[in-house]
Amino acid sequence: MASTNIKSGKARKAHEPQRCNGRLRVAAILEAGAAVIAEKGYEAATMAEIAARSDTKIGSLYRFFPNKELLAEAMMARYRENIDTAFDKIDEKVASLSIPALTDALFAVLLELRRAGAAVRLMDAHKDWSVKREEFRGIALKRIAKTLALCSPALTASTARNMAFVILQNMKAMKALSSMTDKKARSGAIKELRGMTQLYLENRLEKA
Amino acid sequence: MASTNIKSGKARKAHEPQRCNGRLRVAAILEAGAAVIAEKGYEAATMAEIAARSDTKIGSLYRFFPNKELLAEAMMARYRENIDTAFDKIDEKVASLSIPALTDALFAVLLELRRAGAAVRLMDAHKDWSVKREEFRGIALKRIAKTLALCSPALTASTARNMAFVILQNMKAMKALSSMTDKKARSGAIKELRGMTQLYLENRLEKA
Amino acid sequence: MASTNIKSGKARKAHEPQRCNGRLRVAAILEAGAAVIAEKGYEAATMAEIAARSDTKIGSLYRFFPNKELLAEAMMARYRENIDTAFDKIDEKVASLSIPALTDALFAVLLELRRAGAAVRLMDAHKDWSVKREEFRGIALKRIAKTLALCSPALTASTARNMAFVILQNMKAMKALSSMTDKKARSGAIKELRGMTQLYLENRLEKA
Amino acid sequence: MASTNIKSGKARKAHEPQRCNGRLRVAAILEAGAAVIAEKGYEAATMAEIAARSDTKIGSLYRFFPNKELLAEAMMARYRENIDTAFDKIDEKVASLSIPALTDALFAVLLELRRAGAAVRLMDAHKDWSVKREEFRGIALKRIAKTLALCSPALTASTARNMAFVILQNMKAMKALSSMTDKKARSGAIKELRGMTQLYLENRLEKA
DNA sequence: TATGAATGAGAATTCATTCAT
DNA sequence: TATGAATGAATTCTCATTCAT
Repeated sequence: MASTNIKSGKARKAHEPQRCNGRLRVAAILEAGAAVIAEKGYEAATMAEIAARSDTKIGSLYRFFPNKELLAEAMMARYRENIDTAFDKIDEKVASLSIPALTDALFAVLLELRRAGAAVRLMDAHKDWSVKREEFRGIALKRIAKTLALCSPALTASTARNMAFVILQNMKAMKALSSMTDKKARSGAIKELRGMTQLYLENRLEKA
Repeated sequence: MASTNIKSGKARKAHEPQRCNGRLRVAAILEAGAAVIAEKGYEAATMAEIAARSDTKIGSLYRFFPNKELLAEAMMARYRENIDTAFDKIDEKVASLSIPALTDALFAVLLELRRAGAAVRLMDAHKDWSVKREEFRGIALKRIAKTLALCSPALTASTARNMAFVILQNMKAMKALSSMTDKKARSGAIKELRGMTQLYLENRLEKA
Repeated sequence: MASTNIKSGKARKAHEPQRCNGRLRVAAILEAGAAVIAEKGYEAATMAEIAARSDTKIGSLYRFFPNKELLAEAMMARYRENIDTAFDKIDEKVASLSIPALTDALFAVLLELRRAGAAVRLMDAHKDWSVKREEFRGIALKRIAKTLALCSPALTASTARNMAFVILQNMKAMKALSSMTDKKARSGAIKELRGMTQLYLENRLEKA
Repeated sequence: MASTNIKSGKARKAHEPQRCNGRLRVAAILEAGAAVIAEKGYEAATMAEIAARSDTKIGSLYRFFPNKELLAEAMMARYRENIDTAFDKIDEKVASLSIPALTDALFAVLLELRRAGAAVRLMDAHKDWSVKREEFRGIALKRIAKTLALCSPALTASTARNMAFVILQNMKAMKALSSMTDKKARSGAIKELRGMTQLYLENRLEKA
């Protein structure tokens, strides 16, 4: 499987639909793509299944997303926007947020993001991937770091960034945990994860 | 799947080599397989590349591991053993271990395990996979829970198990972090992760 | 042997072509497949050769017939239909048929059936095969038995069925004989076979 | 699958064992080979399975039979001998045999021949095969024709040969029928087949 | 523009056969 | 001589992507 089949010079871009119908279609494809990738991972997800689940014909799918990678990129781009708005909201009221509330807010970012499962899978993959995907991780880290800095202005930029790594891990873990099937184990584990994160934030932010 | 080439239900098993040379070969294949899977993930890893990297001819590879899944299983089985011995060692001296030492010991399990990157990737995949792989996660969780229980006997079985989820996540995160390329970011992030874990363990174990 | 390629239980079906061209393609594939299987048998026939002979690219072949077994099934299904219509025709006029005419009519069923050679080879293979193939033999037997019963209503159901076995053997033998290369030997042998069959039918049907 | 992998000039022959042990081994291999081929056909039968079933190591198997085709040839040669002795016995007493007795005697040739199932499968295969296999059919036909001629000396050589085709078909049919699983259907069908053959022989031989 | 048939490189897997030990 | 590991061409099957209609 040629992981990166991006043909030579053709710097293709995901087609942007002019008509309203097109937007819906794109949304459906993105949704379906996210679902399939979340379930099976990028490699095992097939364009055919994504087309089928979004009730789109394969030809149309390729009209909007000239290749699989570009579809993944578009997904990431959309997540990025969502992440941005989510953090914007947090940042607005961050001053007034208690640590537990901050923790919940952070977890909510991924939790409430439809299909963030795909984002998590995509984030943890290769290095030799398209810049766009790698970018996503970077954006997420920056936004987390920024929020932390807002909480506690004394934080060094590098410390905030380092903490962001940890927080991002926890957010991803929370997402993963939240899709566990065993209900009891899930809620117990979630409580622990939340507890740990609060503990950590309290400890690191109060100093500031 | 062939989807389908589904010949008769030959429940094949990974072939155990008779001759010394065979053992070396198997080890080389496992090593290469782990490397390739750690890099690209299970789906994107090809048997051909694993063969090439282990300097094995494709036919020989299949002699030892009749299919890709069985190769993954064998890898997991080996990890499982390593995990077991690692935890056995920790458990021996767990009483005398300070929390920071315990934290380091836990992280060391995956960190010192060659190619644990593959294990982590394999662990986070589908549910409809071979039991063996799923088993691995279960084993890891049990061993962590057991160690935690040894540290603080008052811990409920279920609490220990819930904590184990969190600790396993941190162990995986540590493994992931340790393969980051940016040195500064890496060491800083690692410090934070370790810090958080210690904090968490101190808080949850001292009560006991 | 894809022991294994046993992907998720995708119960694939032979794809039915929407466009006219597709129908032609399918027909060509079936034709080529029948020819190759008739020549070499199921196992020795390769999908690549079938593709080449039907001037189809391998990918297209698999589009219509997701695997070799399904191709065989489709062939059998088509034979089955042909068999059915052929027997329907015989049954219509069976009352007015002399034994020699009946004999010829029966032989004609396989003889006039294009590529029945493949059917014969497919029929005589394993038991652990797809139901569809096994079915075919059953259908043929039933139809023969039915025709015999029509000829001589006094025949027990079980006797008719037993006779059907014998007649089917003779039909297959006739098909085999008809593809012999040595002309003289062929026509002589065919005469004997026809003679034997007539003799048999006269003997068994006149009693009734 | 290279159907005829017989490498270039090397006109290899099946190795004839010097020691007694070797003879037993060869017999075991032939037996196992016949069983496997009878079950699955020539193509699907694997040398590995034949080795395993005859409790022979693959290396040893190849010592005795340098390739698969030669193994098949050896099997056919052995059948040929058996056929010869069987017919010699029949021919001795043929003058005194009633038609029913002759019929039974003919059927007995294949029926009593261990693993004749393999012979039948081998006989019905390609034309482009090794001469040896094709030969077998010829031998069988000749012997049957000879026996028929003995029964009724007035028979033309060519008539006898033509009849032989039919008789051979019936013998093969009998062999096939005798391995049916459904007991009732089997015995009924066998009775019909025997009946037909007797009828045929009576009709064709009494004239003479 | 929408559709789905066509393409073919590439992946998994098998097995006859060889040969070093 | 006996063994079983090694070999690699051949085979089945998949799927991203293109393009004629």
